[in-house]
Amino acid sequence: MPEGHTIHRLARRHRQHFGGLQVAKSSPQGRFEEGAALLDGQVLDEVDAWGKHLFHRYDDLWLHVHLGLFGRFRDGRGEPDEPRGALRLRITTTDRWADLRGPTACEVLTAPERGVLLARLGPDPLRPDADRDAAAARIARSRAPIGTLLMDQSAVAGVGNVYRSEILFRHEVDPWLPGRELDPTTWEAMWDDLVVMMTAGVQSGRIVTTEPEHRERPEGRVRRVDASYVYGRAGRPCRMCGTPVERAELAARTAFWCPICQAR
DNA sequence: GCAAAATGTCAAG
DNA sequence: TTGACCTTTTGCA
Repeated sequence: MPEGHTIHRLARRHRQHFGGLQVAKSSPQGRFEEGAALLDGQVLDEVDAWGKHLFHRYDDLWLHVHLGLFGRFRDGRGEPDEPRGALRLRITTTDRWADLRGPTACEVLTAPERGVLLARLGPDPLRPDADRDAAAARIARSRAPIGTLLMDQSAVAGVGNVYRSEILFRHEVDPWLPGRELDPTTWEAMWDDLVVMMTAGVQSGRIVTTEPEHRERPEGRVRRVDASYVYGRAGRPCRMCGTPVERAELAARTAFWCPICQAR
C-alpha cells in the first residue's frame, strides 16, 4: 500500500516495461471502459510521478492514476490470466501486462487538466526539481501541527502516514508542534532525510526508516517488525528510550510517537 | 463466513 | 469533523 515511493517505483517500472511501446488497454470491470477505449493501442510516450499521483502520457492525453489507500498494480510477463473480480484497468504489450485494482482515481486528463491537478500539489522530495523552500515557507506560516502539514499534499507531496510518524521520530519532533514553531533548520534536516528515506523506499519497494543498528537482523533481510521506530508500535517500547510508544488520531490518521524522545 | 483494518482523498455539513 | 468510497488480507467465529 502506497506512499510516494510506491508511485515512483511504479513509474520507473512502467517506463522500463511499457515506455515507447504500443499498449492495449481494457477495463474488464467496466468502470473505465470509455477511458480505456480512448487510449487503447496508443504508444506510451512518457511516464511521470508527482507525490502519490502516477501519469502516463499517450500523445496529447494523460492517464492519471491515484491508488488511494487500497489501490494496487500487479504485473507480469507473457499472457495474463483471465480477468477476475474488480479489475479496473489492464494494460498489455506483446510480452508484458499490468493490472490495476481498487484505485481512488483512474481517468484520462488533458494537459491543462493535469496542470490544474499538479498546481495543488506541494514539492515532492522524490523529484529532482522539488522546491524545498516552498515547503519550508508553507510550514513556517502555518498554525497547523507539523504532523498535519506532513500529510497535507499541498504542503509536501508524497509523504503518507508511515513516513510522517517516522520522520518526526527521527528528528525528535512532537507531531502536535505548530508548523510556525518548527525550527527552520530542523525542517531542512527533515526534508533532506525524507529524500534519503523515500529514495531508499523506491529502491527497495518497502519503507525502512530504522538505522541498521536498530534492526534485529542488520545483516540479513530486514524483518517488517524492525523497519520502523514508532509506526505501528503503540504500547511497545521506544527503540531509543524504552518508553511505551503512544498513538492518537492526527489529521484523520493514526499517528505514533515517543512522548519522551519527541517531547517539546 | 464475515468483520475489521490498511501506507488516501474528497465532499458534505 | 464525519462519512463515503475503492479492494484485499487477516483474524476470529
